[in-house]
Amino acid sequence: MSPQPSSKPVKRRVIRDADYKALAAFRYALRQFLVFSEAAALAAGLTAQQHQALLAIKGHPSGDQVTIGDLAERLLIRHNSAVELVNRLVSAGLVTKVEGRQDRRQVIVVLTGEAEAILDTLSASHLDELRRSGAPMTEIAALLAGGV
Amino acid sequence: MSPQPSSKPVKRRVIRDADYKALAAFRYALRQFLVFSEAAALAAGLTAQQHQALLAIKGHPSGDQVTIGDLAERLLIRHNSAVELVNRLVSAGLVTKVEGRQDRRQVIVVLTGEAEAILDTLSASHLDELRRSGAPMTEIAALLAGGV
DNA sequence: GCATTTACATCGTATTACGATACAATTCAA
DNA sequence: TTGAATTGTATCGTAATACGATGTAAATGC
Repeated sequence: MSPQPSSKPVKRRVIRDADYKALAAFRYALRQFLVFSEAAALAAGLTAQQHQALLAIKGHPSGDQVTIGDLAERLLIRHNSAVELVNRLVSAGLVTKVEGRQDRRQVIVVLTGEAEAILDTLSASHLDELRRSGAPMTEIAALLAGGV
Repeated sequence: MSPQPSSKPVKRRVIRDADYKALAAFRYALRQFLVFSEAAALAAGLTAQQHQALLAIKGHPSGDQVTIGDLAERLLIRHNSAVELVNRLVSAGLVTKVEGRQDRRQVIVVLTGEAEAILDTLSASHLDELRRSGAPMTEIAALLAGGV
């Protein structure tokens, strides 16, 4: 009679109106952040993808020596997309390609001074933005993840 | 002489390696969520945008009566993009357009039964996903927003 | 009632990630 | 060591889609 038998991990859960609203609000917060980020990047003369590529390189867990493959993995795009993205970055003077030392097939992507400078500025504004209005996103996500 | 004079809200903050890593990790978590979401949508026969449009309609703050303009606002896209998106949804049998009652210029976007069903399934899997692996994103965002 | 504004529609364009394919360097095995 | 398999990057045509510019109809304001 109970509407929710607890025999095994219930896959089918009831989605209530509040759930839809929370999910929608979360998406809205996400989009707001992404729009802010894209606008900041464009104002700095970069596309959103270019900015994120620079950040992925600079902030790569393995410290340095980021290859095209590493970048693709970190941005969750295909290898060939990363190649194209990096080529655009090279054209923009934001990175240089360096032949790998141990493995000559690899291409290490290195930030130029200009890229470092721009990324520094963008990172500052992003930290500000997250401090200023990152709360809603975080809260909603936490709420959703918490499972109320 | 102090490197950080505190005369007024300091715009220029020092970005450390840990900051870049945290920002990059946050982006990575975001992208992971978006990739999960897109895959789930595609598996359900929708594009990511279509899914998010349905959610934006269903979870709109104003309850019901969501117009094309409302949708654009909520998805942070232009009106004309919303028109095109809705047309694609109509073609897919996921929504119907209804002429506004008070204002005959307006077009109310209404979910079909099929859309409701798909959205229900997708919302369940998204809630699961957020519960399962929403933590990293939330934690990093909170950390960044917290200002360490 | 007419100008202005608002809401939606249409169309051509540009960006970009992708699949398919290719090629060079490395690794592995016999 | 040679050749097959694998790995890392590159190239190219394609498709999807958001956008700006522009247009049209309904509503609003004076």
